[in-house]
Amino acid sequence: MAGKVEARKAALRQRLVEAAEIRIARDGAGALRARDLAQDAGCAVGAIYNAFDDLTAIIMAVNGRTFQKLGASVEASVAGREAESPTRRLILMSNAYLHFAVENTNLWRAMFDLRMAAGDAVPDWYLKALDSLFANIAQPVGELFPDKDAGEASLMVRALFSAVHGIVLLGLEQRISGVPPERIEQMIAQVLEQIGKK
Amino acid sequence: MAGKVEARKAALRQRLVEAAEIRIARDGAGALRARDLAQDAGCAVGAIYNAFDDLTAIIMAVNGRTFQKLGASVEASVAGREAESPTRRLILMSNAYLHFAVENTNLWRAMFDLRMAAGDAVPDWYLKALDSLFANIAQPVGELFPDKDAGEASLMVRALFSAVHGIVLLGLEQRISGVPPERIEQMIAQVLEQIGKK
DNA sequence: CCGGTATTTTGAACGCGGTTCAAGACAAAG
DNA sequence: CTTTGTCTTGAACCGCGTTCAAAATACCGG
Repeated sequence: MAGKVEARKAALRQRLVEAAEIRIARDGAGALRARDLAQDAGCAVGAIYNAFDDLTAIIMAVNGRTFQKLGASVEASVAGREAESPTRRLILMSNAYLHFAVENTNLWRAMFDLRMAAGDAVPDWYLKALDSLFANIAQPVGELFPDKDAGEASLMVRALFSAVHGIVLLGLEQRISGVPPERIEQMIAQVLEQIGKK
Repeated sequence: MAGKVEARKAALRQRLVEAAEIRIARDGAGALRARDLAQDAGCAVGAIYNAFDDLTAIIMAVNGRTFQKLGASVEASVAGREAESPTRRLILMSNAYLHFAVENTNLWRAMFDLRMAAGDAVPDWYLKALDSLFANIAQPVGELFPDKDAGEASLMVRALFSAVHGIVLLGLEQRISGVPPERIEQMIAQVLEQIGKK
């Protein structure tokens, strides 16, 4: 029975990631405990370290799934809406981003909370997922600013993403903005519509 | 010798905050250790808890000072420049914000990293400092959008602050934006100039 | 099917770090 | 000087990520 070990290991990895996802979604990444995780996945604490390097690696795995879902959400928000104005599409994507963050706050936060330990290599899936997210934004931006060269356009794409991210981030943190969540959409629209004007 | 106790306690508080500030600036808030702090301040670990509720309270105290300095930096960047265009003043303030974040990255991060524990009361100085920061932004925004009512203007102020914060935040995190720091100014200018257009 | 070797699983133990607390030191008042 | 209340001390407590030696299990040649 060759490969039985790999199968068990893969199954354990999956159970760990699923359990971690549930716990992070419920209590936040900061509340994730190795012993809880082991119990959820039906293994000993030590076994975790056979499947993953450390807890951070599990959080990274969860973040990968979260990023996938986020990307799909954003992409779906403009699918088949090429007829809408570029500004409108940017707003649609931003609202999708906002709603994803609202409905999956803890998972969404985990993606950004994780300080990359000692600047080691950014995982491959991360860059891929980011690129495809940026590609979605690049389309309307290209239509809005046809005169910009590739470098400027790429900078604008990143700037807009970061700006919307900032509005969502501080918006969800009541203490800073003091803005009720239902107004966040309005903030995004105000900014993006203004940017869309010639 | 009445009041000697209070004096000692106050002195200890000050030494603790100063030591914490140095350590946070050098290594980040996450690397702050009670035992190191006690050694720096020349007291026993236990004494920390006589002066402050917990380490978080010390970080909050440091954050207060950081916020003051940040506010002063931003305010100074437009002092006596009322003649400049509103857009230009927004850019000046944003660049001051960016440079403060670049030069005091760890202290600046500490202000936002600290998840407010269990949604307890936001400290008073926090709201005050935030209001005065927003007041600075409100001025050029008012000039740019004289037609907006107070509510809309206030929302725009918060939106612009959040947007710039987002650009700086992700910009300083190489892994996400993949943008070299010297381009961050350019991103801010692109966005704000676009917003300033009629 | 069996014995031997390699790998995995186990959970007790380690080390670190925030926080507490009983005991000693010290200040203020009588 | 004694008493009383407060401050200070640092060893001890506890939670938590991670390790590791022992036990269990898988794999393989005979």
